[in-house]
Amino acid sequence: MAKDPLTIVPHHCKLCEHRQLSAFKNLGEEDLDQFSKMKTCVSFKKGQVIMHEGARPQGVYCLHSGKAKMYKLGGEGKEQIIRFMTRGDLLGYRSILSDETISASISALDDTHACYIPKSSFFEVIRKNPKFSLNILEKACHELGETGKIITSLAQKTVKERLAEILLILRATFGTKDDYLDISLTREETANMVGTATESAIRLISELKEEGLVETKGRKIKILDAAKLRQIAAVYD
Amino acid sequence: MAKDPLTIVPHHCKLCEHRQLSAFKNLGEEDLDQFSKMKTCVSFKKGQVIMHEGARPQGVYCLHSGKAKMYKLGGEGKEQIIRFMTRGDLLGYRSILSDETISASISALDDTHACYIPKSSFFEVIRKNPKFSLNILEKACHELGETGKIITSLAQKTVKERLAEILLILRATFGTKDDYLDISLTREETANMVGTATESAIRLISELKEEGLVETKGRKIKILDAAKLRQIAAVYD
DNA sequence: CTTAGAAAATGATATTTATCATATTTTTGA
DNA sequence: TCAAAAATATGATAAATATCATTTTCTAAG
Repeated sequence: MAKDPLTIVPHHCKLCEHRQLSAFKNLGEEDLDQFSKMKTCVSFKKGQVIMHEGARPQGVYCLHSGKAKMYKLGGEGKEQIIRFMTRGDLLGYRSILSDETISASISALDDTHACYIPKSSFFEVIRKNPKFSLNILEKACHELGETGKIITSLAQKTVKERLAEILLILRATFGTKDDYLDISLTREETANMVGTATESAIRLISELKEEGLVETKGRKIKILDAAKLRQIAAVYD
Repeated sequence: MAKDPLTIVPHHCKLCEHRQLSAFKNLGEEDLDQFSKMKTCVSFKKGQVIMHEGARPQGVYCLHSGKAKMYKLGGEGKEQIIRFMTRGDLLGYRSILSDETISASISALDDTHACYIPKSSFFEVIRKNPKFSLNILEKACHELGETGKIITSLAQKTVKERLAEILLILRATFGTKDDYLDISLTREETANMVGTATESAIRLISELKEEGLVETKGRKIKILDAAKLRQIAAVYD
């Protein structure tokens, strides 16, 4: 049974255990008060869409627990996963700050809890506190660097190289001590990250298994040889 | 012969004719004074590298005239062009704001003039004036939306669809009244945007010519049927 | 202008990847 | 717990794209 969100999401941002990971990291009491006063807690069931491509959000979500995927729908309705979001991540800030419609949907991969902060409070603090702007700028600019890498991979690497790369990215974010990936993805979702057909992703995961680089038990994936994966992915950084 | 940069790049940002296009658009006299005091004018010859992937820039450039390409080098040293920059564009802000090394090189496609603004002045105004932060946030967030589109195209569209899409993007930025693209790219560079082999790009441009959608004279490309290109690119927005 | 070097064009072929078909296994919800 | 549905796995084949080779055309330096 799911816990009452009020028991796991603190009423006040200053009590939030994920604050240091988030864009709220070095804010003063005053700003945190303002957010806390206006925020509401929201829950999403696994699979539920949190933000819809094309919509205009009236606020942002700060993810507290659970995982989410950000994806765009291509011509044939195929999902392209752009990235994953986890605790501390801010959802929807991009479209609010560029005054555009939402460019990529976000849906929950788990049962998820988040805080909703209305646009007005968000902008008020942005205008008032340069630190907050800088935090968001930092995150946006980092993301921009990551998307550049993804573009280059998609354009130049083979499917197998990209698969290896994606597994390493997942490991960096969701890897446990014993090198399991703590995220449950269907093969189709994996394919939708790599940018390939589901069957191709399946086939190549099988290959990696035969080569002893990964192990799978249903949807759980264990990384057995990250060094070799890195070599395949041709990641040198 | 190139004009003296000092005669074309004004000494003071408030006199710059491209200011409204740039992140400096709605700044007050005081901030513009500060930038103007610290900026220096720089010129780059066609082909010259303005920013090097992997470096740490000590400031940003504001492009005044000329065109530039931003690109990453893939495993085999192949360029992947991420985007083009033109007057008013700010170069290098990403790595400065995320405190990372430069993620993509930028080189001049033309003889180019720009203003160099040291990191310290840049940060000073960012900290002082939320409007400036917001302008940059707006640009970064817009870019982030664009990169999402590129990722989805690369992952899901055919080479021909992507080529058509790229031609339309070039048209939006560099199209003249009579639908020429005012940018001189080799077929290799075109291929490096589309994410394909040079020969494939050449072949598909030939196809588009046969189909009467474009016309080429050397490196000059004229768009004859944008509607049909849009149909091929399957762009519905 | 001229001309060497680079780029563009194009054919032939190889390789990679997608698609279609089908069997097997795993999930999920009643 | 169990059955239906969904997901995974894998083979066979088709389609897309890259690579290699060669000729033609363009471009830019002298």
